[in-house]
Amino acid sequence: MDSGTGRRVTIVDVARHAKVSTTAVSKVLRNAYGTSPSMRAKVQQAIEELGYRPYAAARGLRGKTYTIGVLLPDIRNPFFPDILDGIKDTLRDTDYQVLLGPSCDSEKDEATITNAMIDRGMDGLILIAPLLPRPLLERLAKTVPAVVVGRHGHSDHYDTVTDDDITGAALIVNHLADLGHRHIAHIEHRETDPTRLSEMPNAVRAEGYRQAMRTRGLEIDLVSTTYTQEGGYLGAQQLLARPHRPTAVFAGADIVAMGVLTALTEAGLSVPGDMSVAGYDNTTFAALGPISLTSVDQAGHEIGGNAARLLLARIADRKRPSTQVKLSPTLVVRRTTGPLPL
Amino acid sequence: MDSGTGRRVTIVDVARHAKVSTTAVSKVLRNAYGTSPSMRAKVQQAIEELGYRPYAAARGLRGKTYTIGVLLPDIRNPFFPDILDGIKDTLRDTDYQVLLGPSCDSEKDEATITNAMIDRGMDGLILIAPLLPRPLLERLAKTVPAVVVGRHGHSDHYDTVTDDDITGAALIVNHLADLGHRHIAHIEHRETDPTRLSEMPNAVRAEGYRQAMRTRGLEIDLVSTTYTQEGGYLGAQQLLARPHRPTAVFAGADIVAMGVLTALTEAGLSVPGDMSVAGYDNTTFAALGPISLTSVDQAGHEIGGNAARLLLARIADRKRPSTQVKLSPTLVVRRTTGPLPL
DNA sequence: TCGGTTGTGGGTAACGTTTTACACTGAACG
DNA sequence: CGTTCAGTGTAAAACGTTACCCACAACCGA
Repeated sequence: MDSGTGRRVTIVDVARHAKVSTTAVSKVLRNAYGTSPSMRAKVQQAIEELGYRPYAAARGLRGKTYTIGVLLPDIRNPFFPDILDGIKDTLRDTDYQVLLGPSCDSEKDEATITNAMIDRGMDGLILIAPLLPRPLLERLAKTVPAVVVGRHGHSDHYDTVTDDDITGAALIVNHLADLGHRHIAHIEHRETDPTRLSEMPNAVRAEGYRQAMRTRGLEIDLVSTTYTQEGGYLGAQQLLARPHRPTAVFAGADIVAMGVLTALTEAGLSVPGDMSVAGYDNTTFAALGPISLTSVDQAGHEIGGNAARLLLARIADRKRPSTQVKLSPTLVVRRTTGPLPL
Repeated sequence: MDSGTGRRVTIVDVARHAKVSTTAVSKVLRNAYGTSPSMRAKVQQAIEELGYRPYAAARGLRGKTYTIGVLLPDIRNPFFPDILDGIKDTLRDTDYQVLLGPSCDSEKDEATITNAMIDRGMDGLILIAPLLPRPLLERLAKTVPAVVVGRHGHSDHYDTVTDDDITGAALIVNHLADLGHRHIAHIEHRETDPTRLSEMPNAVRAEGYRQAMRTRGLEIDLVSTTYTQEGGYLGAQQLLARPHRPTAVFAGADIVAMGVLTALTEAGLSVPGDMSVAGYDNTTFAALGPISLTSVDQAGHEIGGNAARLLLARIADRKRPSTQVKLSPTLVVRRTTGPLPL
């Protein structure tokens, strides 16, 4: 508790104050082998009295900074805070601190920020639905322990945590089909990159939609835009312009569903009277009274918790075989979906 | 571009490769005085060829890490990303990198995270609507350059960026009064701490509400809950239970307004037919079609930009007199407010 | 008594960067 | 022909921490 400005109190100050060596202090800090209870007590007290906190930057120079970096693709997407909470809760009782990168909207941004994190000596990285091409992810993971969240596909160098998007899409399709809908459209996020096409959640959801529709013997109606509100708005307009309109729309993300709802409101259509709408992610605002959006819940908290746990394990042992965790989504029915209009 | 694992390439490697001293490399990196064009060229090329990036942790030990920490009180509040964008845009062309603390919901969390940031050698901190008591903020600002956003009140040690919450509240009150409303209730975030009572935006908004109501000769009707969706829900229930119901509700934040809308929907009341509702912050979802919430826009992007600018100035000169920037809010009228019902 | 072990503690060399101080050149100046 | 001076470069000492290695004492079993 230094009051005011002045130099930082260092391990040397503590050592002098406790009348031991800096080595001793360091050992106590890391509760390493070779410290007697009496010495520990002395050092603890000195630390207390001086209000000493180790300087992470200096520690970094020797290997560990006790910092974990989290990369969010889009801080505006209300699904990510759930993941973050899971990460935080798991890390709460460890010495690790979490720091977030500012949201990055491009591959280039992402590379810049991950590099910045590595340069700052972070002990491990959690990448949430990263855009980086596969080979770069692999290379990254060779440099620093990493866990990739939300992106399907196996790697030997990083662990992954995903939610079963195939099943999730099926949940929605079956729910709508059970309500009697035959013409169910899907608005997806356009994907061109070939590896991303098989790995990104959006692409997998679209594939799940296709499979479920085929299983049900229904005709596929796919619109490609983006996972944004605007994407939903434009997608809905496209659908409304069709000679043969769908009776239900499955938006690939809640934020997309919001755009759809906006477009329907403008067109004077009622939901679910004229058209059913479903989203994906069960974000906080899906539950809001005036919206009350049917959606798929991904258990973000658990996703984050698993990611943190895997990362800690990998930091402890970089050679351990890579693990894939796959969680199951659940359907949350609310008021935007209803029986087929007559 | 090292392919694969292997040691980091350091300034020593660059020096050896360019056949100069490490000092020379360092000078080029920081474009310091005392480098000939020919040497610069040699060094640049070596850096290029080896794919060298300075190790921020090591730099930290010598003073600067080129890292700026941002503390968000609540990552779920959709207003903060706007501020963040402003910060990012201002810092884009500098050598600084932004890192965010995970959202913190208590004073203790906040202290932990700011300490963690200081321990990691951050060059400056931007604190967004921090909860920390004034003396701790002052002490913090003596340790590290800091800018406080959203919190009113002057300090000699840190700069501040605020939006004029008094005026903002008046915008709403006047808008509603102009529509004919006489009984306008306000849902505020309960505040007990005395310094926070004068400094926190929520408290100032409540004060602005009081002033504007008095000016208009209207009676004050204040409900104290929290700035959360639940707070809005509970506040609305309280208001609905009154014998003499208000005809308009001014919620202190958009998220609160969402709770209000939920409660009204449940009670079978129409908006704005039966009751007008207004929020504050003009968050992204206020604009969403099905919600279309009247709100006050705070120009978050500009707020962030100013904060970053001030911080850079303070990092450059820690002794400079502290600056207070105050921005003006604007009213955004949407569909949740309307004329007094008959 | 001896060698070996175990429990404690410290000395010191890194880690990668910046910064201070200084050495060496020529050239310009009187 | 000394003296100053700007320009160009380097050596070496920090910065705060950890990890390796060694020293010392006490105890053990043979």
